[in-house]
Amino acid sequence: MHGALEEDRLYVATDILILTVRDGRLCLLLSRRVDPPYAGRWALPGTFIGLDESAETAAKRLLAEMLPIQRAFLEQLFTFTDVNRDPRGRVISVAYLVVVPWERLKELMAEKDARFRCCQIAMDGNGLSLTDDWGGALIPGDLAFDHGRIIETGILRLRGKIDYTDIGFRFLNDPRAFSLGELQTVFEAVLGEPLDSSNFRRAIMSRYEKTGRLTQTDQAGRRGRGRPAALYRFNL
Amino acid sequence: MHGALEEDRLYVATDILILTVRDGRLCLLLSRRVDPPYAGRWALPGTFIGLDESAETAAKRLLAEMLPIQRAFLEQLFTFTDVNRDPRGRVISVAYLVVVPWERLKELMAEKDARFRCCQIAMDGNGLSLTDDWGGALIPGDLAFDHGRIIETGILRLRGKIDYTDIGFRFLNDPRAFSLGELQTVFEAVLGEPLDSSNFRRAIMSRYEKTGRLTQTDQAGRRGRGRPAALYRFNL
DNA sequence: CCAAAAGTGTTGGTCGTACACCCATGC
DNA sequence: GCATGGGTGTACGACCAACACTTTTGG
Repeated sequence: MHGALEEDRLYVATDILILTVRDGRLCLLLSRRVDPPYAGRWALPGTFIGLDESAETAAKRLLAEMLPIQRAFLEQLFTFTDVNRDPRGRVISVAYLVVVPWERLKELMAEKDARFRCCQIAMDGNGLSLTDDWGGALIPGDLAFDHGRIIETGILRLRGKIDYTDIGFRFLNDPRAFSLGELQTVFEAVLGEPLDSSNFRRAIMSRYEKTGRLTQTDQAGRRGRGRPAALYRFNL
Repeated sequence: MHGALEEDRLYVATDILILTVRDGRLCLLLSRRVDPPYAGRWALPGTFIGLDESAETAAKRLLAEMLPIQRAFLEQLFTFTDVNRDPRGRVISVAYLVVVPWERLKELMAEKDARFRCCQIAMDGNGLSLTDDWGGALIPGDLAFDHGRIIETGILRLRGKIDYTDIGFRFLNDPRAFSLGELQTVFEAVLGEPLDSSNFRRAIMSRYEKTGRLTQTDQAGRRGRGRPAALYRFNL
């Protein structure tokens, strides 16, 4: 489509930051680039925006091409416009933040194993760190373009919003039957720190129970060793 | 520069939302359009982004062309990309939020009176409302392009950030000598509701005094009738 | 001119809510 | 071992009350 970019033009692309929580770890979907620039390097999935689609439409189109998912959470993250962010020419990127349950993403990972990878991400005072499934560390500076910055921006946004929006529930494999322990695991993975389960339970309940969005089901889960957890249902 | 836009190209512009607090009211700088489309209608100041500048650079350039201000607060707000938002062709807009003290903005308003106007804005459950200096109501739907939506987005962002960033202090005419009453007026204008002065004082103090960013001066202000207020200094 | 009233700034207390931290109990 | 619930101390906002300092008002 854009084999060579013209010099006197400005192009607009979308990159999507697909996040999930797997085994209590915050993870991110990376795609290996096949063409230059940055051939062979890891990058966020991206696409150019067509003349007949909005940035959000383009992001949803790209997501749909990769995942058989409807109704995934998707919101605009930030627009990156540095003049030299793409060696091909002048390309700005409207980045989107996407949240997907791991059970859905797993299906994709099984198929297109070579091109995609789901990396653990962590961020503390020392900055970003990426770890693949076999414990190998990935240098954030090796990512294509300015995608390291995009990822940092996304994690900070996610952490800022998880306490006063329902974005945490979007990570749940089944919002119609989950335990508060699972939900707490999501919050801990996103925030990068352990939480007090007693306070967590009270906070979630006081925020959502009175509105009727969160209701307790009559079932109990038998997932682990200990006492079966009560299962809840959340209306997204 | 862009007398006619080509059909097969995508253009990128910047619109800036310049906010201030005047006489306890949140106000917004609007510019009257002279050329089509929307000739004669009110709009946010905007410009196209050049090939050699980032969106932020373009926004700062536009701001500098209008106001003799350095160091104004400026941050990216949102990127609006609807396909039909501009009748001339495909133009997306990276909107920026700017905060300017009224004393600075007043100087501009005195000069270029005809083209610019400083409107009071309010937003509640019924949506946005705009009022000019003589009490005339301005219909938000009469604004050019999708600028009504941009304004709403900006106010919501501002309200969300005022409690955990220093953005409120950017409205102060003189951050080196202000009373807590003045600061409270800013917060009330932004939030659109009155605050308890006792709690406000405690909250501001506990947040900033220990860090040393907010210090009490030895002066006292003599601005009004009542007891002179203690003056404070904030390090931006 | 002086005293009282009104207006604004400043400090303090109470009460309920929510969170941090710890502990007890059920399965 | 994990889920669930309770209890205590602390921090903060809503609401209220009192006091400090100045201008305005009314004799």
